[in-house]
Amino acid sequence: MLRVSKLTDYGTLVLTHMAGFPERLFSVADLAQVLHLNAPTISKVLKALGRHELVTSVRGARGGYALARPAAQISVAQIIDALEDQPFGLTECSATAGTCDIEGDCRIRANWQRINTVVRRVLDDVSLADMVQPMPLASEATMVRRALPNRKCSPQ
Amino acid sequence: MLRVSKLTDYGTLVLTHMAGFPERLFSVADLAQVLHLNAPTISKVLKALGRHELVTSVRGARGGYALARPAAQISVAQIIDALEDQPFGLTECSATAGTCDIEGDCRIRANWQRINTVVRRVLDDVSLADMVQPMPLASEATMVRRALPNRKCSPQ
DNA sequence: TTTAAATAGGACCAATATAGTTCTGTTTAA
DNA sequence: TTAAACAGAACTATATTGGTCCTATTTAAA
Repeated sequence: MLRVSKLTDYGTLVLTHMAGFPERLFSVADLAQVLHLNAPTISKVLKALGRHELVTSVRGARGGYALARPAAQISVAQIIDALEDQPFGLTECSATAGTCDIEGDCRIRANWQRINTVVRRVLDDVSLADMVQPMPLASEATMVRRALPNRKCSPQ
Repeated sequence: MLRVSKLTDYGTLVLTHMAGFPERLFSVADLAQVLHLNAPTISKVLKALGRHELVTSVRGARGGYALARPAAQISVAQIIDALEDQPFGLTECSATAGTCDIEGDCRIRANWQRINTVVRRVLDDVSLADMVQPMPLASEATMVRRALPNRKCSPQ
């Protein structure tokens, strides 16, 4: 359905909130209360983000989670990688090899892979810092300019 | 999981095959045999494509399907629109309004919508004609150039 | 006129994937 | 020593999707 999973959605929500207070350590209970989500779900998300080193954790009483690095260095693509369990790709065959018997002479597979690359690149270009505040129009314009060439832009 | 549904995948397969013989009328049975897919599934796909006017159909004996317009005028985004039943969007809240109670003061929703716009634009830019043959490197380069600015490209 | 080939639409079932929960274990501050 | 907190893994329920089937309609050909 061309959707990111709900866990990924929650992940961006949690991380953008944490990005607002980079120093603080957040417990699962804290975040659950503030974000109106169930603690077990948030816990699941943070564990996965921890495994992918997007957050650091402190165990034991008074423990919690914090961003592993500045928000500008965490991309939406990385969040997706951490929270989606299947590898990135718009079609199964373009994400993983050997899933289709006609793969040998399939001409569209390579094209899906190229589409993947471009979409991926878009997602790589959006950082958590971009997600925190309303994206300034300038940066949106940049994204659009990146995706759609301005005709005035020299073809080279 | 950020995947297009299998029906969409089949749809691109079917349409790219049909694009190779723009004049011919294809029956479901024909396509099923050539593409090694089950007829009922192909039928389902073609019916949906017909409803969205990507293919035309001729009923009755000797009937079948044909592309409704040249392959260059059919985009991957249109195929997705025809075959995915949920509206386009990477998150539920960014595709449809009113699905989340904190929508009012949610700051990331608007950003997801902007991401949607860019991804959508990428998919709009790929036509069935592009999918038919191996995308020439030139056009791939264009896609990448569109998504990622060449630094030599004047910022204006 | 009849028959068979073909699409149209919709309902239905089965399989899969996801969301969410729960349990057990480990760590650590108080 | 206790309680707060994370780690990991298993489990269940639900939702979505994939796939099939049935009935109706259309039309060429016999």
